[in-house]
Amino acid sequence: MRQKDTKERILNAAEELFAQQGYAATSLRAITGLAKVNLAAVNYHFGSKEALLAAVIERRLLPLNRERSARLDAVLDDAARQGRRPDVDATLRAFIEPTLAYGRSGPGAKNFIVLVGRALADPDETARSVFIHHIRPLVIQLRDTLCAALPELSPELIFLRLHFILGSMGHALFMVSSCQESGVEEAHGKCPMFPPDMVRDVNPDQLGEMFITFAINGMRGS
Amino acid sequence: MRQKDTKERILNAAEELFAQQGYAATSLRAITGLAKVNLAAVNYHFGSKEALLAAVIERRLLPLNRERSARLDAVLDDAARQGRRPDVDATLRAFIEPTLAYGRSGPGAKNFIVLVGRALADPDETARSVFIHHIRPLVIQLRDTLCAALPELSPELIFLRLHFILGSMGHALFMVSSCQESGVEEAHGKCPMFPPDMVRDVNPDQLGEMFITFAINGMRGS
DNA sequence: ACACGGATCAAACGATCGTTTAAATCAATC
DNA sequence: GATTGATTTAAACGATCGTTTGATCCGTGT
Repeated sequence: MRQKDTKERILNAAEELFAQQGYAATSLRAITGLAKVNLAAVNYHFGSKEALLAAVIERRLLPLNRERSARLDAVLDDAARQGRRPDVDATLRAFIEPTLAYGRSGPGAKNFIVLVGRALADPDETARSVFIHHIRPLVIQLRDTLCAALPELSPELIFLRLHFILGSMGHALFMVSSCQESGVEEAHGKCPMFPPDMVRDVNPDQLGEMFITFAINGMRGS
Repeated sequence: MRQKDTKERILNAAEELFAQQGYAATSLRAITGLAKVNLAAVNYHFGSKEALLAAVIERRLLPLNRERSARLDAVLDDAARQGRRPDVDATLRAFIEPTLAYGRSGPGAKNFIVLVGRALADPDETARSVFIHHIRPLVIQLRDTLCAALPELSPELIFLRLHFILGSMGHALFMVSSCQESGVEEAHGKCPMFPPDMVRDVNPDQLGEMFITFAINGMRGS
């Protein structure tokens, strides 16, 4: 093989452009141009544009989901070993914290997290279904753990509130990555509902903590 | 004029398809085919595809925003007349309730609400900026009212929590319209994270109330 | 009856899309 | 060093995109 990293170069470029422009609006020519590979390399290595999207998602989502699933298992085990119910705080943190941390594990991972944040609302049927197919078992596991943590709430209410959290999490992930990594004026262009003087002052750690607090309060209810 | 409702037929068809497939993935030929008008009618009456999107958004968003703004004004006025601070519940309801109610004012309005729900996360720069341009003043007004209602919280925290709420609201609006109006199996196809037996049991009014409760709890914080 | 002008129409424009083809190129094998 | 198989390359495919054109239709005012 002439360049053994062709597949990875394509994956990285596709990840970045899919996150920035969405699946439908990103052309293979833009991807191969950024990756500095031949146009036909995408279909040679991945088969199709849709399969490339699946590869982009799977490369990072499978390890991330393994970590989140393991942390959810640990929450259940700790609770069982101590003869109590799992608590909401630990359960939601097991799901949210690895996601936020993953975005800081590298510049490519940051792009991926934006992609994840938008996936649930992506207008493109293909992009959404590929993502949901991989995230569904984890959401079921998260729902079951939350039901064990909050037996006084109906499973239907818990599931709805979980969806509200997922929606705000997608938006939060989008905000973090699109408003942090660029300069103030550029961030204000991407996210113009922020007052310009605020974009600079938020750091990802604070935002993550604030979101977890928000999610816990929304899930516990009143 | 041969058919004086050509513009409205185009607007309705565009509204439906933009909501279902997103802006980038919807072709003018699909729109004019659904509207049963000539392809060139779009550019003749609106000028461009982007101007058509703006017209679709403005047709319904301007009246909706006027109503939401008036209700926010009323919340502030009532509080001032009674010499107290506005309360969080009334403030958030002034923003959320007209939005949910608007989706039930007609079949076209329902499509529009899906469009609004996705607009904040739409990967297409054009669609997002057109929407944000119209919603921005209202979000500022909503933030200011919330700051008056919660002086013990910092404006930055309030604004972040407001964004979390907007994110979950977009997702909630998407769920309501895409999971309700169709049959169980079709809804499960569009929103496959729902257990099939749950899709049928949620009605829009309950979901609206549950979302408002979620938003209030998330905003008040602990 | 006639001309004017807004509205609709079929047809084509150039551009770009995802995909395919076939030749060229390289690394590894015998 | 020739051969084989995997990889890269330039070029083209048919399809679809948003937009434009110029002819045609038809209600309206004189």
